[in-house]
Amino acid sequence: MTEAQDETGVFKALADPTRRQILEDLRGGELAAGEIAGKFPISAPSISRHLGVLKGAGLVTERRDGNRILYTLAEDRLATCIGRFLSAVCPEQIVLRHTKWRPGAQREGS
Amino acid sequence: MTEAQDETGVFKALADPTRRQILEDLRGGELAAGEIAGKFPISAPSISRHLGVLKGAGLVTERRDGNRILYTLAEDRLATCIGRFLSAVCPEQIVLRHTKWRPGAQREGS
DNA sequence: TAGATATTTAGCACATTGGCTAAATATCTA
DNA sequence: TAGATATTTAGCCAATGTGCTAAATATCTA
Repeated sequence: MTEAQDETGVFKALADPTRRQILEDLRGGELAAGEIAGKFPISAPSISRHLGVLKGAGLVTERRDGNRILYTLAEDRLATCIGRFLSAVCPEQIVLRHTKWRPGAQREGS
Repeated sequence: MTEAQDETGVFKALADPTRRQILEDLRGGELAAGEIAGKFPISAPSISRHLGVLKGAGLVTERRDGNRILYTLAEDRLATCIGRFLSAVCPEQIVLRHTKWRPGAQREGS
């Protein structure tokens, strides 16, 4: 998949207000699908599909915990993708990233 | 219109790769509709509609110059909107804005 | 004014999106 | 194993998005 299509997946995911709100809700840490669904007036299957779109765009990751499936925000992915676009269009605007240091973390290649 | 809907208009506009490319093309300064259309393999009416979407989202402005209609990128609008969302979701990522000083420019209120 | 050029508007076709309900799948618990 | 709980998958439907061509509008030029 080309980088442009990749970016399109992210921006399409961000085009829906429910999905943007899910990302904001995940800011506080991982949440189960049901916990997320409980915050919205739409059905659980619809939320499940929104989560699938976010996962497909790489904006969240999931892990199973017994009964439940927990979703986590992929901050790096979001900031990298938006930052790349913003610097391509508005070089005057710079996304400054306060990345946390993690032991053993490698710097990304190009 | 609420702020959320306002933001939705911007992200919906950014969801299409042709529209994102138009914004990048406008980075160098204003362009006529026909000049923009000449860069893409799709018809002039289709480009015209894309320009209408971008204008509706506030991401470009237009002015008539004789025969032609010239479009200009609204950098502030783009950076402000994306920056607001990014800081709502990833507070660790900050959009730094090198705004140009303009005589008589007022700082925005809240 | 007539015609050429630039652009938008109107209307059609087709694919995608986003909601729903019902059913399937996975896991836990008695 | 049977049933309860959590979640996803499948399939339907109405609305939206995006391409096209034809026609309308605006401006320039002869």
